Amino acid sequence: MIEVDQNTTHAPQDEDTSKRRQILDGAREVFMELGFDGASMGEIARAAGVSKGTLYVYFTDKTALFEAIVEEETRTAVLFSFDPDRDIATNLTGFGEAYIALVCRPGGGSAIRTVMAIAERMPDVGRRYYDRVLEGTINCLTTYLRGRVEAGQLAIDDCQLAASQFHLMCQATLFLPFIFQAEPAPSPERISKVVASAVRMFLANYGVKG
Amino acid sequence: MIEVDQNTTHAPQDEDTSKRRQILDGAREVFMELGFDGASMGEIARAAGVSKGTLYVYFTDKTALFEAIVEEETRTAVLFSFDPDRDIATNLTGFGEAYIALVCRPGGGSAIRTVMAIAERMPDVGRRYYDRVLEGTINCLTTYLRGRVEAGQLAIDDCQLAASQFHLMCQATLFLPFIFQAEPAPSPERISKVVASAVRMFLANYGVKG
Amino acid sequence: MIEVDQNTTHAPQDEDTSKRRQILDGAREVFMELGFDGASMGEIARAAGVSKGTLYVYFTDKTALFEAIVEEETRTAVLFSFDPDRDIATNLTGFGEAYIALVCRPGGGSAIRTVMAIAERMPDVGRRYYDRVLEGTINCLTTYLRGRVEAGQLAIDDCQLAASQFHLMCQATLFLPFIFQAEPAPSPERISKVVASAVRMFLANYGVKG
Amino acid sequence: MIEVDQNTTHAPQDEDTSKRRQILDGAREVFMELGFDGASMGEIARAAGVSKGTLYVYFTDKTALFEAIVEEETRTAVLFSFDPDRDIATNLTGFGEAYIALVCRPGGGSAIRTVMAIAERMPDVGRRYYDRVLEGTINCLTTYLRGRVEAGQLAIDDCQLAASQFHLMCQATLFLPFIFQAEPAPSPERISKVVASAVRMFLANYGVKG
DNA sequence: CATGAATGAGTGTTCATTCAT
DNA sequence: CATGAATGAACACTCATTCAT
Repeated sequence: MIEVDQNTTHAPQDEDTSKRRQILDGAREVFMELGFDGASMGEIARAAGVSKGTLYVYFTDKTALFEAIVEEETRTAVLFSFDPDRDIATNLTGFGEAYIALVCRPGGGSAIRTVMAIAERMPDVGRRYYDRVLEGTINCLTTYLRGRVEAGQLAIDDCQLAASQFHLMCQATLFLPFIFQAEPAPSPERISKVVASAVRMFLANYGVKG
Repeated sequence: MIEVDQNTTHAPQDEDTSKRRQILDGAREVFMELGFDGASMGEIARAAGVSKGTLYVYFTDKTALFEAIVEEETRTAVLFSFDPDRDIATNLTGFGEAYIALVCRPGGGSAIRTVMAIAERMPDVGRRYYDRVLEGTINCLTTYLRGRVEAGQLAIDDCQLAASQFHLMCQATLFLPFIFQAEPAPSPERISKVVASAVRMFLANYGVKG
Repeated sequence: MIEVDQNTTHAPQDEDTSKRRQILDGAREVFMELGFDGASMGEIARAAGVSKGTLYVYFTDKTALFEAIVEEETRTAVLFSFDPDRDIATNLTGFGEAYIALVCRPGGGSAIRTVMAIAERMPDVGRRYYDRVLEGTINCLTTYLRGRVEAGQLAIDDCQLAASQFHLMCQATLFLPFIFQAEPAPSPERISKVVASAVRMFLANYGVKG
Repeated sequence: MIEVDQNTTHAPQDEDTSKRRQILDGAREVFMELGFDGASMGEIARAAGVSKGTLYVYFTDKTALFEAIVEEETRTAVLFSFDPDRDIATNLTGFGEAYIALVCRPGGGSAIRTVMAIAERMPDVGRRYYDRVLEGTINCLTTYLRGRVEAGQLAIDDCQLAASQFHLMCQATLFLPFIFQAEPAPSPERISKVVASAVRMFLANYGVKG
C-alpha cells in the first residue's frame, strides 16, 4: 500500500520531459499548418501521439501551449554569422541567400504567418516573436554593418535602418507572392539574382567610394 | 395613390441593398479584427446590426461572406498616381509616404494580415488579394519606372524587381514591427525619414549619373 | 377615394382560389416526397410558385397545410366500382388489379407512407386518412360482398373481415417490398398472377359450392 | 457506498459499453416516437441521459445513430418456430397470433412505421430492414410450408406467395387501423378470431383434400 | 391580397476542458 | 503521470413564421 516514488526526476515540471517534447513537436506542426484557431486540441494530441488529457498536464490551456510553441520558435531562430575574413559583398550575399532560402522554403513562412495572424489578439506573442526573431535577425546584420562602418568600409548613418532595408530588399518579388500563395517557392537561381541586386544597390548607396 | 419610389426593389439580389452594405461593413470589422476562424457569424450579425438569418439571405455561407469582404478590399485598393511634371524623387517620395501611411495606420494592416493568415487554406483568396492589391500597387510603380527608363532618366534593368525593392525599402523598420504589434503606428516624421532614405538609395543605384 | 370592390368572389376565403390550388398542388408534391418534417415551407412555396408569405394567407401554419393536403387526398380517393352483370371472380380481379396498380405505381405509396409516418404525432390525421381511404376502399368491397352473400352467391360470415382479407392478399409479395424500396414497382403480369391467386383462395373459401 | 463494478473498461470502442447501450436505448425511444426528422439530437441526449457531445463519441452523426438503431432492430427480430409434432393449423395459428400480438402491441409498429417513412430517402436502410425483418419472417413461414408440401400435407405452387398471403391475412382489420391510430391495439380474442379465419381460408385453398 | 426581407429559435455538430480511473 | 470518456458551451447554418410594403 505504501508507494515509494523514487522517480522524482521525470515529473512533468521538468522543462524537457520527453512527453513535453512530443507535445511541443506535435503542436508546432498543427499550429503552424492551421493557425491558432484552426488547430484543435484533438488534432494536436493525435499529432503528438498523446492523449488529450496529457496536453493539460503540461500546459494549462490552448493559449499556453501556443505561446510555448512560439516561444520555442524564437529560441530556435537561426543565427546568421558573418565572416570577417571575407568581403562585405560576400557576407551580405551569404546572409541574404540563406535568409531567403529559409523563409521561402515550403513551410518556411508558417511561423511568420501564424504569429502575424494572431498578433492583434495576442500582442505579447506578436511582439516577442518580432523582437526575438525578426529584429534579432536584423540586429545580427546591424551589428555586422556597424563593425564595417567603424572599420571605415561602409558609410552608414543609421545602421539599423540600413540593415532593415537590406533585409527587405532581399525579399523583393519573392517573399510576398510566396506567402500569399501567388507563386511557388523561388528557385535558388532567382534568389541569387534578387540578392545580388540587393547587394549591388546596398553598396551603391552605403559603400565607401574609391 | 401615386407612389414615387425609384428604389422599389428591396430585393437582396440588388448588388447594393443597404442591408448587404451593413453586413459587409459589420463582417469586415469582425473578420479583420479576429480573422476568419476567430470571427463567428453571431458576432458578425451583431456588428452588422442584423439577425443571423439575414446573413444567409445575402451570402451562402461564412466563406462566401469572407470572400466578398476580401474581394471588396481588393477593389477599394488605393490607386497611386505619379505626376509627370514633378521629378522622380518627388514622385517616389509621394508614393512611398502615402503607401506607408496607408498600411501603417491603425487597422491598415488588417487585410494583409487576415488574408495572409488564411492563404494556405484558401489559396485562391490569397492569390487574388496579392495579385490585385500588392502586385497591383507594385505594378503601378513599375509602369512609372519603365516610363522614366524609356525617358532616359533612370537606368534599370528589371523594373519590376526595382519597384518591389523600393516598395519594400519604404517599409524598413516600420511595417513589420507595426503589424507584429511590437511598435505603434509610426509618426509622419519617421515615415518621411525612412522613405527619404529609400529614395536616396534607389536613386544612388538606379539614377542616371551626371 | 371610394373604392367599390366588385371582386368579392376571388377572396382567399373561397374554397378554391387558384392560388389555393397552386399551393395545395405544390405542397402535396413536396410533402409526399419528403414527409412532414422533411418538407420545408420554402420548398413548398417554390414548388407552388408562390411566395412564402402567401402560404400563410391561405393556411395558418405548416400543420394546417399538411392536414389540408391529407384531407384532399382522402377526397380524391379512387372509387372502385363493381359491375353486377359480370361474375364475382371478374369483379374481384378487376378490383384487385386496379388497386395494386394504383398503390404500387411510382409515387403511389407516398400518401400512405407519409400519413402513416405522422400518425403517432397527428392521430386525427392518421385516423381520418385510414377511415376515408383505406377503410373506404375496403367498405366498397364489403358492400359488394354483402350483396353477393344476400344473393346467395357467397358464403361469408364477416364480410368486413373478408373484404380486408382480400384487400391484403392482393398485396402479397408486392406492396411491402415496394414501399420499403426493396423491389421496384411490380409488372402488370406479376400483379395479375398475385391477384389471380388471391381470387382463387378467396373463392375456395367463401365461394358457394355446387 | 460499495460499488461493485466488474466492467472496468469504459472505453467507447467496446461494442457494448453501458454508455453505448444507454444511447441506443434513448435514441430508439425518440426515433421510434418522432421519426428520423422529428427526433433531435438534444432530445435523444436527454432521453439517453448523456450529453449531446457524448452522442458523437459513439456515433459519427445522426444518420449513423439511426442506422445503428434500425440495424439492431433487425437483429432483435423475433424468430418464429414451428413444431413438426403439431398439426399445420396449430402451427399456423401459433405463428399468426404471435406475430400479430407482436406488431399490434403498443409501440409494436413503431419500427415498421419509422423505417417505412424514411425508406425513400434512405433506401438501403429500408431494404435491409425489409429483407431482414419482414422477408425474414415470411421466409421462416415459407420454409415451413415448403416442408409440408414436400410431406404431401399441403398443395402449394408458390410457397413464398402463400406465406406472404397468410402473413397478410392474419393482419386483416387489425394492423392498418392500429398503425394509423384509427383503433387501439386489438384484444387477444379479436386476434384469435382473425387468425383462425386466416388459417381456415389458407387451408381451404392449400390444404390437401381427403 | 401578395410579397419576400427579416427574424430568432432551433438544428446537427465540434471542441476546449475536466476528471475519475 | 497518463488516459480518454464525458461534458456543455459555442459554432455554422436552417426554417417556420411575421410584417412592412
